[in-house]
Amino acid sequence: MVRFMPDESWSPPIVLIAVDLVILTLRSSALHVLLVERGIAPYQGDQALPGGFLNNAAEDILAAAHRELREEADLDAGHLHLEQLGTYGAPERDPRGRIISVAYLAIAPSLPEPTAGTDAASASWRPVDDILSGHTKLAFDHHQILADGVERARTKLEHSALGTAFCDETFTIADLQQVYEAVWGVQLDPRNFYRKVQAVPGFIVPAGDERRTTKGRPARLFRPGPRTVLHPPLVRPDQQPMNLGVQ
Amino acid sequence: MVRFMPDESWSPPIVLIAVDLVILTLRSSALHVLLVERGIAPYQGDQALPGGFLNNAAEDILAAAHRELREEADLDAGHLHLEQLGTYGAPERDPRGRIISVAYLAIAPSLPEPTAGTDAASASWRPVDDILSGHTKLAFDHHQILADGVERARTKLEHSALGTAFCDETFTIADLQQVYEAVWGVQLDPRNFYRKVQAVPGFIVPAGDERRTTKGRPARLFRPGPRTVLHPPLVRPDQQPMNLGVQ
DNA sequence: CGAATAGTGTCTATAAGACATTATACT
DNA sequence: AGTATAATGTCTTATAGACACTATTCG
Repeated sequence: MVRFMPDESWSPPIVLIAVDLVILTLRSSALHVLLVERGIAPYQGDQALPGGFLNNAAEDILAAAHRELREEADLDAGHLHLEQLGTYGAPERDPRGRIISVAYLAIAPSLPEPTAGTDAASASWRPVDDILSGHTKLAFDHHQILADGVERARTKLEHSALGTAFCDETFTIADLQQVYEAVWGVQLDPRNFYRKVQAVPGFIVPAGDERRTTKGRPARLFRPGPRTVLHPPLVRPDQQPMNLGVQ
Repeated sequence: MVRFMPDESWSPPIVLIAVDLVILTLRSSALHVLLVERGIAPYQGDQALPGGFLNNAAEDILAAAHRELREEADLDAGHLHLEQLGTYGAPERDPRGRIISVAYLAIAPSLPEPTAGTDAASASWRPVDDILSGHTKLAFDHHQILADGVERARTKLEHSALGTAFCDETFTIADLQQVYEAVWGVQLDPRNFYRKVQAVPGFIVPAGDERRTTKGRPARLFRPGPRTVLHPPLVRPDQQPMNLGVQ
């Protein structure tokens, strides 16, 4: 039921809305992204981000993202961090016509291989480094979307409590450090990390005096605190001066 | 020419794509946004962000944003900073039907009142504070879009050279300081600001040894430097701890 | 000269990074 | 005891903010 028309002779362009998901997680200390193999043309057989079309004109976009999260990734959408990443709408990005995609960034704690027998049967976790370095080509403009998603995650680690979204419900400070090291791709000093993380009020709170069994001294467990914005931020060390223009 | 269909019985929802612009500038040391008065329903007579529909299925979204910038704001789109802010697509955001809007953030140097006799005749610069404090209601979800745009500008001032986009081609350090004070809504120490700005390599470069005439000592003029990412960042002072949860 | 604005210097509290030390578990 | 990991402490250097001072124009 669309009616409007500033100019009656003008007819609205037909555009389809899609949703694409950059689902990041940590597996064996490396950043991974969930990819699916495309079953139909175009780009049949290629790897692509999970996603799909808006179901109907009444479906909310964020709701569509959650739905795809369930359908394609078989992930419980309930307590997953999900945020809008950007909209990708270059006219030629999809050979089937004008398809504008709203991309979302999702962060998940460590998870097993996607279960077969669901829509996600063709899905698999892939190391982000392999994709971004060009070893695997992605369909459409998904390489760009993934790069933007990873960059967003990197900067959000500095200023928000996003890091805890990679962890389980309770976690040690060493667990959290692994998240930062994997996403940032750097090594951090455990002592200084410990101190800085604790210095941010409300970032993480002790989860009772419980502890975990390993080889050495047990570690205290924490859970995410009430603050989502970090003060002070955890600054990423030595962001290499990348794009200096002409000198 | 849209053909695809994983399921032939399914028909794509009809969705219209719009573009909305948050155009910020500095006028008499206060942050202003460009608003237009709506001439037709819905929200006829209300203030709204400039914007419009995608012209045709072949038009790039960013190109549409530039076109609206010209048509509705009568601004030379050439050398204006323009970046995607987000996509707003709640099903009920527009009573005419399902209209998904891609919002862009534009930063302009100080400009005179919009010229009459153009599409922008109904346009005017309004102080951002007046709008955000609720004194003026905006059409649709434009209040939210504006709030997001201002927040984006605030954080981008810290980490990017966006501040220079508010200034003319050459500017003094005091000019730049006014930008930061207006956008952040704080007072800054001129001496420390001077030192910190100069400490960021490639942020601003001297524009010859030219100077400007005022009452006191002439000020050196600068122009934007080659760097767009600031190292180190200009940290915003005392970001009030806003959302601390329960203690 | 005095007023006004631009630019520089200095001091101090705080934070960041390197690294030593102590604590608590397991075998 | 020996080893492994967790947690805390110390030192040095860099940075942020407060503020005094010098410099250059105009009337």
